[in-house]
Amino acid sequence: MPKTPQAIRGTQDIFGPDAESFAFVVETFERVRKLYRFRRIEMPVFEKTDVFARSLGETTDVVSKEMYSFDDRGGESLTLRPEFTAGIARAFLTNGWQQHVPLKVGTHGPLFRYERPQKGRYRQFHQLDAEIIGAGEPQADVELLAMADQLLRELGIATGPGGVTLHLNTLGDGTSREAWRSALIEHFRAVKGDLSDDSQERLEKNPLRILDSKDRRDRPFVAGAPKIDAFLSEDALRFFDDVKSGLDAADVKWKRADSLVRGLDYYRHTAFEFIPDEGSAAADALGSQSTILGGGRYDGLMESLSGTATPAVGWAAGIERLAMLVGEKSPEAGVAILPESDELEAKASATAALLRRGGVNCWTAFKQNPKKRGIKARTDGVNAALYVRATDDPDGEFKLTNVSDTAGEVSISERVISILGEDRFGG
RNA sequence: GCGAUCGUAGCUCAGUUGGUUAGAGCGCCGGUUUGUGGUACCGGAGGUCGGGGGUUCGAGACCCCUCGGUCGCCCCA
Repeated sequence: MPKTPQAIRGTQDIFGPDAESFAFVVETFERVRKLYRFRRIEMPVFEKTDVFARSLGETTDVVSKEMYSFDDRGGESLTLRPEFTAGIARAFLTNGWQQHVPLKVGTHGPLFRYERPQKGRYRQFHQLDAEIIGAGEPQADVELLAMADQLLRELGIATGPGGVTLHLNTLGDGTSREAWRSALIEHFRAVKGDLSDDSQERLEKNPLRILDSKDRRDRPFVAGAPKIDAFLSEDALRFFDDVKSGLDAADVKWKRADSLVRGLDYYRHTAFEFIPDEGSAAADALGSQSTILGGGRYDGLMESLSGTATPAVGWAAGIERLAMLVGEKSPEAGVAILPESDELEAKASATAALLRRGGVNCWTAFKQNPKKRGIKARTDGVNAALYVRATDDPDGEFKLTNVSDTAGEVSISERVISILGEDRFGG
């Protein structure tokens, strides 16, 4: 007999507490998204390869080695989306969403990157995504970050010192960024031989990346590297100041991280990541994949897709990584419906249906005696049991038991009794 | 792509310096208990020890290859 096929490497079958945490993250995001009036969009999971190749930059790791690309039956190269932003930009252009500018949108779903899986990193992973398109004002950055900060708080993830901190940087406008980049190349080329192997390679491909190298050998040279601040134009400087003061006014805690860069080519001005503080519980839970939410301003992206220049800013957050931080979610308070004999099965079903229409969370089983059902119901985390008896039972038709005295459970018991009628309950 | 580490029942794991018929808990199935504030009792099914090759009188254990998991590097959410 042939073997059961295996799941694809780096994919996950999420179930149990992990699935509950995942759902909690998504539900919380949806709530906060509406609070900030970001409109929901649904996006295709795949696009023409060009969409990503042109917008992310041919030399980035994502494009050069991590894309899931394939030819369709017509011979066209398609790619499973490795991120949301490029596809959203494409949709913005092809659908003429300029008419809705400034457009605030949010979405979530699976992304695909061909990478070696490890803790907090998968080949199919899931992100939350929020974008503000067509707003070049620093206030847009501030609102977007305030939303991110509130999301984390509502997930129960502490922001600020000892928890998860917003690391903030500016990459300047296009000219500032290029001048800085050249200066960095010059600086590191002079000491190339002393850099780590990885950084020697980065020097050609992505010199900005040397700045956040973890290798000891690079540290002295990183410390002495030119800072972006020295290359910022007056406009870029003012923009960054406005973002910073806006965050302070909104009471969003942040930390300057002048070596924070982004992996993709399209970023300008603001760049940010929420990262757990070293030694925090969150840092332990995440392993070495520590960024839980990251993004920035991408004023150059639309042009790379042959659209008119349109300023935009956005972020994405890893749902799996957030789920690792929210802890176990206990199931909602519920009541087990237990028929006291086989003949009462239909009555028990009817009772459960009645209660559920009244909004009561009911646990049911499909076989086994009441004793075993009761045991199973408790291991499944219900708080109460409703025993269903014959209509003419001298002890009453229903008996409710095992309700503890927390407010939620008491209210369940009250609802059950009021729906079924107090006079039908016996001892 | 590179490195480390681990693969024994559906799940979590034990299995001595290589030595008869590979074990436990949970889960599952059947039964007992006539029932309920803390998960009872009895019984049962279930394993090509990831796969292939090798060493040996003998391999779950040692060696090689391979597939997969986990963690790290690179990179990223």
